[in-house]
Amino acid sequence: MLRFSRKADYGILLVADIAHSMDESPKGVSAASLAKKYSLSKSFTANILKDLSRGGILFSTRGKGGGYFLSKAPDEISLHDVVDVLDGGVKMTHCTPSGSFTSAEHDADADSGDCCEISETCPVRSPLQRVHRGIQHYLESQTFENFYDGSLGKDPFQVREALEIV
Amino acid sequence: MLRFSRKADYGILLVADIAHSMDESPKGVSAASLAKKYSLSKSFTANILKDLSRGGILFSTRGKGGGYFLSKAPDEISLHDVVDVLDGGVKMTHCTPSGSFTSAEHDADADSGDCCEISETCPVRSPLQRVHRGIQHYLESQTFENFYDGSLGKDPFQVREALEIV
DNA sequence: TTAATCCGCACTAAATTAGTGCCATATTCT
DNA sequence: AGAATATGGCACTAATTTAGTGCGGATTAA
Ligand code: SF4
Ligand code: SF4
Repeated sequence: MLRFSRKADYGILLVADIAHSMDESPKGVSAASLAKKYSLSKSFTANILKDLSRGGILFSTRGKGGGYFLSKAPDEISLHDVVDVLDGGVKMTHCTPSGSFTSAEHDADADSGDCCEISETCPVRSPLQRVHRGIQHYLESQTFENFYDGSLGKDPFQVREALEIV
Repeated sequence: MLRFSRKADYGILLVADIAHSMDESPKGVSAASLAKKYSLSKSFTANILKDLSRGGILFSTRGKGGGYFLSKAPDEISLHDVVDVLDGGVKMTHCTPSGSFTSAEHDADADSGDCCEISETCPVRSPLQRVHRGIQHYLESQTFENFYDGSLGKDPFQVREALEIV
């Protein structure tokens, strides 16, 4: 099934929330408060935030009153960045060379790129690379500017109806 | 890591090959010949083809001289169709309702759609649904018309250079 | 009848994802 | 100084998914 991992999914949620919070007040957001707000396990939440921090998407301050902040403007952070850090990047085919810079950790398969033995003669390799780039660019185009749906939490039915989610 | 499974990846290759073969002669293509042509395991290849057949993308004839055919014109079959059958579809988030029709088999989680407890109040749900639809539509737009790179196998270097794959 | 070919299912192994926990370190407040 | 609040790093286990194999049965053409 083609999907974001939960880590990436929640990571997007957390980044979006922090972006939204910083919009209202320039205070850091703690892992504990986010976990509580979204009913997530504290350790899982903390892990995701730590990864995002190591990946350069967030930065943090410790101690009382500390927490996480965006390290760039919301429109400078894309879904691709988050997926890259939390999910090991986008590599639609198995012969896709390690793109962009794909933060360490997941780079165990950095063996020159092609893991598929038939890549030299594969007749769909280049069409699929085009598809790979299409998806990658699409995710890069989706930034955290206006990614937080502030209208939710007010009147779920009305909102969902307006968005045609039914 | 966001990627096609090997099954989907090879499935795309196989469908593309069959589309290309039917273009040249209207004969069926056997699992054995495809496995040999691409140095794949016969049983794995056969399994993928069987799934594609059950999923309505291919149809088959048995017995000597039999094999697989496309069941629609190449431009009527999209990558999304293949991914749907072989990979259980595209559901970028965990709260994505079962889209299109997502062929049985993988439909174990058909419990009304949302598997994420916070979906009612999630502020990124609808933006992410939009992303989901973006990717889904993109894959639907990629059909098997001209998806077979016939120029490969002739002069790998020249071809790859032309396609800017380096 | 024999050989080619798909069909359906059941099974195992490997890899990835998901999730937890502990202790160290930094910062702030009293 | 000491307590309370936070993140940082690491190591670990469990659950799920992907990957891949195998066999006996049905169908068809020569
Ligand atoms: S070479 Fe062809 S089959 Fe192998 S991974 Fe690349 S695209 Fe897929
Ligand atoms: S509700 Fe929000 S967090 Fe949960 S799966 Fe949907 S988008 Fe992701």
